[in-house]
Amino acid sequence: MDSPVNSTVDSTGDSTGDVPSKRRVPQQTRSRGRVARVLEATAQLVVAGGVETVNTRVIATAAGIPVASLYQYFADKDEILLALVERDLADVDAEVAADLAELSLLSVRTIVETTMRAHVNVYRRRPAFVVIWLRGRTNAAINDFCRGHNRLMAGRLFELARGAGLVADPSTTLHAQLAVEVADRIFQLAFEDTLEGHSAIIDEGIDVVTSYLENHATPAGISGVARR
Amino acid sequence: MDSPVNSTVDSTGDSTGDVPSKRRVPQQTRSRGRVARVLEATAQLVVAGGVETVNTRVIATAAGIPVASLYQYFADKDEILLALVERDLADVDAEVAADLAELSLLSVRTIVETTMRAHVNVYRRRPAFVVIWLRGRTNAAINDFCRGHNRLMAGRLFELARGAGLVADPSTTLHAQLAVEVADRIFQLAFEDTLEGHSAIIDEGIDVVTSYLENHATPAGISGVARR
Amino acid sequence: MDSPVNSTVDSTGDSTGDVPSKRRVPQQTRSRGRVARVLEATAQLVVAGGVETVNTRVIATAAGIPVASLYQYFADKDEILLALVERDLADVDAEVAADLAELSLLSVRTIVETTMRAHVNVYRRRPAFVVIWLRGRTNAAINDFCRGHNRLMAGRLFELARGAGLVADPSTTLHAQLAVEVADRIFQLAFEDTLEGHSAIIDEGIDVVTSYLENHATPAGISGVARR
Amino acid sequence: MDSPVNSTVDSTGDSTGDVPSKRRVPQQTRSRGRVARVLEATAQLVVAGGVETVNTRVIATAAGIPVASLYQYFADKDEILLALVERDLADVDAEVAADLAELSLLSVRTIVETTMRAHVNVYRRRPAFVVIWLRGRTNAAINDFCRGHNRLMAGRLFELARGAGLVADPSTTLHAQLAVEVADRIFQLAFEDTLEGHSAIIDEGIDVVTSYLENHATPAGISGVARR
DNA sequence: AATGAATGAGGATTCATTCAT
DNA sequence: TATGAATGAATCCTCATTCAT
Repeated sequence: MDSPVNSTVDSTGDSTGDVPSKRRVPQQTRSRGRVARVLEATAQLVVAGGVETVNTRVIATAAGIPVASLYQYFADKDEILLALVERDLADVDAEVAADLAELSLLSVRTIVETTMRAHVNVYRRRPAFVVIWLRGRTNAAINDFCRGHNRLMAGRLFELARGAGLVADPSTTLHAQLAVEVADRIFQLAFEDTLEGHSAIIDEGIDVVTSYLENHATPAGISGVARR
Repeated sequence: MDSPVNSTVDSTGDSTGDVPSKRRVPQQTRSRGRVARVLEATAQLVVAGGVETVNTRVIATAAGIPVASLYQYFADKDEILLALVERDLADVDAEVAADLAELSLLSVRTIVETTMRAHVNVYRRRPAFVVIWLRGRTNAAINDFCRGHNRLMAGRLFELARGAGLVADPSTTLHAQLAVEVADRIFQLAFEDTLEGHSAIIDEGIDVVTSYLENHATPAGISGVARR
Repeated sequence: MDSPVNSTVDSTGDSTGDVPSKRRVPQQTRSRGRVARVLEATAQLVVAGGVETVNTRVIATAAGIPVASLYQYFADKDEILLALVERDLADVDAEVAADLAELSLLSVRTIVETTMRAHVNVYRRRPAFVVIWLRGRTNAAINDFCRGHNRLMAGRLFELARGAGLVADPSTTLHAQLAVEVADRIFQLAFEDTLEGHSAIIDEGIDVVTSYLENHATPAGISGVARR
Repeated sequence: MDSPVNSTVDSTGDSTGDVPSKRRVPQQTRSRGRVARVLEATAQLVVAGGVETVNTRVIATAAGIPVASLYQYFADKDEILLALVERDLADVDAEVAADLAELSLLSVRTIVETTMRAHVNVYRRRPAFVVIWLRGRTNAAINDFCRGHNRLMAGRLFELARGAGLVADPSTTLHAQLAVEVADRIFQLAFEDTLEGHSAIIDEGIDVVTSYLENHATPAGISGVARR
């Protein structure tokens, strides 16, 4: 994973899927399995009934642990969903990084397409994230986290493109920012009524983002440059 | 208001802001003022504290009526926010229609810019809508309604553009659909932390949408045609 | 109707089915139809959904009149059900009186059987009464009224039997009282899960009551005496 | 308690009065005292004001616990009254079983009298049950439970009598069923306006039931057989 | 570390009834 | 007489979170 796009949002987060977050997180050496079980149970519940149906009792029951024990691994209820989102976004990061690393021709279009398709791949693998972020309207923490992730993603991609000489001079990260947010909305539409994502919308969405960013690209950004 | 873009989403909605909606809402003939007062009070509360802070008690208190009376005008709590959204979207419709009606040069860009700026104008006038729709995470009914409104808006604008010969042949409403949703997300970003809306984001957003739609435009769509 | 058993419980009640009750009952000359309509609507609702599903709104809607108008004809909600019960018990009285009047052989058994079958006949015609009295557990007023009716019924039948020389000397109305209440419970059982009433239970119930009362009968009470 | 009549309706019910019932009632191991306190408080309230006066707030206050805690021990409000009824009926079962066990002469009359007097004894000890079941008009669950109890009681007594050779051949449990229901109504009358129960009515009621059942008895059923 | 037990805080809705017109 | 409009009063239940053990 030596791709230029690989730092995760939360440096404390690793991709084992067992790490919740923030304060008051005790020894988790022993309870790895339980945290993962909680996350998995939550994911299933979310997919089955939407974010509004999950509550501590339901989660604990599904995970097979007492409600009170949830608070051993998570500071509060919101953190559970947040941990799930963090886990899945780490997956997104990994997939994006890996797929971009394989690109031989760097151009605005190839980067956009690769990145967006990488997202779609993960979303199909992680339906809970789709339900939480793309459909559900949940808590502020998740909103902040995902927005922050969008910003990081935009920054990374911008650097990648600029480093490759694809970006016309007066461009700023605001453009990348907007592009990422727009893509996010495209995904929202594409996954609105199916966990598979409508291909037509995704394809068209790639055009939306590409055509916008090409306005800010160098000629090389449009025709592409060979990697390395 | 003789613009081709002027039908409201819900034909029962007028812009007096006095008409709630749907089932089992008996009287509204006599109590005009009270319904408006409830809506106004709710709007203020929403702006002051966000959607999650409004509840029946708070609304009733702010409106100066008993909680039970709310149920004379609205079937349930969700309908109150929905009525607010309907009222404000009717306002959006009116503004968009009026502004488009004044356009002398029709082009993809002028239509996009006029429409988006009309939205911004209303949003500045109706901060509650911004909080509910662009920020808040509310109920399914509102989501459905706003989504439906987006769809209607897309359809109307598409017809306007096509009627003026701006749209290249193979284009469909899907393109308009995406454009509207993208614009919606732009607004979300622009109003994320200010009720005024960041001008830079809005300006850039107009470019995003325009540059995408111009891909599907006729030459006239880009250069523009004189009205009528 | 010159039968010995014919006085109704409430002397103000006639059998047109249009007369509600008690205080604050204004001119009903004009609104005959509406009172009857309310009663009929209530009866249907009760049969359809049980006593607990009827409320003023539902009744008024079903009757096609405003809720407030109910209070023109009935002092309160309970009075509506009570009026229904009164109407149906008047029907019971009439049927019992008529059927007893046709009896040519008076004996404990013929009186019991005739009376109980008369009840069953009316119950089948008046399912609302079955639901209200035999199944539903409603308000105190209805309870009092029906109990009072039972008492009157017991008194009347006792007099009839004693007048015909069927009753052994030390018997009192307590015995008749018990007999009537027991019969009432039999009906409750018989109509518990069908508005037709289980014939087997009714037949057996006639035996229960008869065999008890024959303990207190004269020989003539058992063998019977010719009428008049 | 080796009488043939001793199984309780609900096998989970014991007579400590500490075991509520059914779904989602998590803990009761530790909080014995509180459940009993709730039941006791409810009983007092019921006796003092009738079933319709009890609500969660009143119960909780009387029991000295928060309303929310009620939902630790009972799934909903109805379950509280149901638990009370279950407790008291378990008491009835015990008393009936014990008293029947002491009978040296088994006959229709001794069984009926013993059983009915056992009921009366418990009812005097458990006035809340009288108010709930004999007077009150409560919820469907209680109705079902008590009806079911009547059926069980009838079945048990029928077996006892038949085992002792008291029952004439073509008799079925329907007869026992009716007898029990009739007795139930007698109790209703006897306790209608006093928590002591009118002796005259009870005595007469025993005659009602006995005289009916003796119609279906063997000669031994009438004269009696020595126990064992 | 784990959890049974407890609870504060909150929130939505129903409904019979009244009264001015 | 009729009724649209208004409301006082009441009630059940959920849920995240804490804490003693």
